[in-house]
Amino acid sequence: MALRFYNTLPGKVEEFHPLENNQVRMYACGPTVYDYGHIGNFRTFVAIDILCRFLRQSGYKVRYVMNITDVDDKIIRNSARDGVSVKQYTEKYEKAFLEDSATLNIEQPTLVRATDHIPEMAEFVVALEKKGFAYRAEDGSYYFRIAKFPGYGKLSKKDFAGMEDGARVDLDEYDKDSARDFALWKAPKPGEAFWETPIGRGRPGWHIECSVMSMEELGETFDLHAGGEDLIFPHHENEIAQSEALTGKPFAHFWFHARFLLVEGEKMSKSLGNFLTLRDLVLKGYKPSSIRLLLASVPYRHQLNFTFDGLKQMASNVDKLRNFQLRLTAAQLPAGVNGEIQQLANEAVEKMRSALEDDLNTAQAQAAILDMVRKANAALDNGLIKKDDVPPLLAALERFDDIFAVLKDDDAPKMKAILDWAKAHDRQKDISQGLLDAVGSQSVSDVEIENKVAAMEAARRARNFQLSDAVRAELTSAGLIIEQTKDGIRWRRK
RNA sequence: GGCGCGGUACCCAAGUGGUAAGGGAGAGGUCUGCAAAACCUUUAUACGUCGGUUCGAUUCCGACCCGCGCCUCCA
Repeated sequence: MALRFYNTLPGKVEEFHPLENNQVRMYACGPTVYDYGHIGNFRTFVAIDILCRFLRQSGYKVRYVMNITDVDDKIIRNSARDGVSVKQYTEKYEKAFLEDSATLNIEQPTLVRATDHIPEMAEFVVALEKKGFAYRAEDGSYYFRIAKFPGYGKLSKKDFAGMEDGARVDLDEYDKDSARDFALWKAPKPGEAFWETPIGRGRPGWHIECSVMSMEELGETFDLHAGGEDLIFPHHENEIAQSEALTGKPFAHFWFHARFLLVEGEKMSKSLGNFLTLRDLVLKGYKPSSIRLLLASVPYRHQLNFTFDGLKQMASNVDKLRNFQLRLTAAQLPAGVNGEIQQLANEAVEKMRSALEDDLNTAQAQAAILDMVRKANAALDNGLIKKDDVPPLLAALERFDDIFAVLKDDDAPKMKAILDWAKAHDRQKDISQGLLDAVGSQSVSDVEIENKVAAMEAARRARNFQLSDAVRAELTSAGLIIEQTKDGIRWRRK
């Protein structure tokens, strides 16, 4: 079996094969850096991250490029409002985006920025104009002539032939040939930021950056183009039109789109007051690993209902996995091997693989590993696991984590960073007790903890339970979890 | 209006033409100085409603109800 996933272009699930045997070239539409990223943005980027990780796990070499849109109307407006340059304005949010992505263990792709490619965009417009696909309007803007590109609408399945122009013409755009024609290049209005280019002053239209940068990085035809579902139209439709008009070749072969999420059953929007950034969630005390697992655990084509209850559930799942890993590595086991356990691990790996190959069914993959963990825990309780059974079980866990990336327990330092950010940005009022608890143990060093734990254990062995419990209480209130097991004391940060 | 997606237990959420993964929560239990962790048992005669196809449908078809998305730069 090979990976199958939904390709928006033909509108069905297809087997994925790259153009060049083992090499995948993929491009994702990244964020417009005008504000802090919200949880919906990250649903998309986690979905694409999972796709990329699974392609690598399946043996492909992946060249993954993502753009940063660092110029658009909103950015120009907001930077002017704040009295800073476009660059100054976007740098802050780009940095935040990269930090947030790292917080969610999203692997960083090769990044390309729109403002670093302005000359190439101007050239692109010139080339389109030569071919008759672009025209200049009176104000110096350039538009793409949709009527000249017969395939227009093939991605979004829209039939523009029968549509009448006129109903929704923007007053600013009276000099377009057709209302549907989209801007390749925008002439500046008075006071607006602009770039000086051979086609005049102005700024790029929204879509052109992706055509220019993806082809520059990946070639005129590449394997995979990804983004949020809202980008299907008009963004990706327009990218296809521009790119294929210019090259006469197919642009991207596979189109991958992640669905929007809901927050507590409702569309996320500022007016509903359920607009959540990653930082908001961490300030409320939720862990990055819980957030990532929740974003990852509903298949990308399903509407994910993002809830606080779901976040708590995911925290349990993460703990279950981490506890199992700790238990397995710490366990003192008899030598030998139990064939059934080997088989259990192999089956889990196989189930995860086939689930992910089937349109990236992350829910099933997660179920497979949790099922294995439950059975292996039971076997551990019953003394049925031998020393040589440990590596395959750990390997299955790692195979899961190659994709889901939640096992490593580094939530506390990540949350600490966001706590510090909040303090520095006048958001003290949003800092929850939960966050303080989660971060609390960061102020205690491992050595200090080890010493306390040893003291507690000594007291316990001396059957001085009063002292032992007192030390436990102290550690607990410092944000630590202490567990006594038959293999010794185990502690971790909350 | 056009195109598309979904409605599964208390909650989240997979899935299949032959009678429902996984997780959470609840209840009971095992283990345990305490506390955890872990495990076991238990919680859908039933998969929005009504028809149809079929030996048999939650799974296919049709209608309807409800929710959601895109259709002017929101991931």
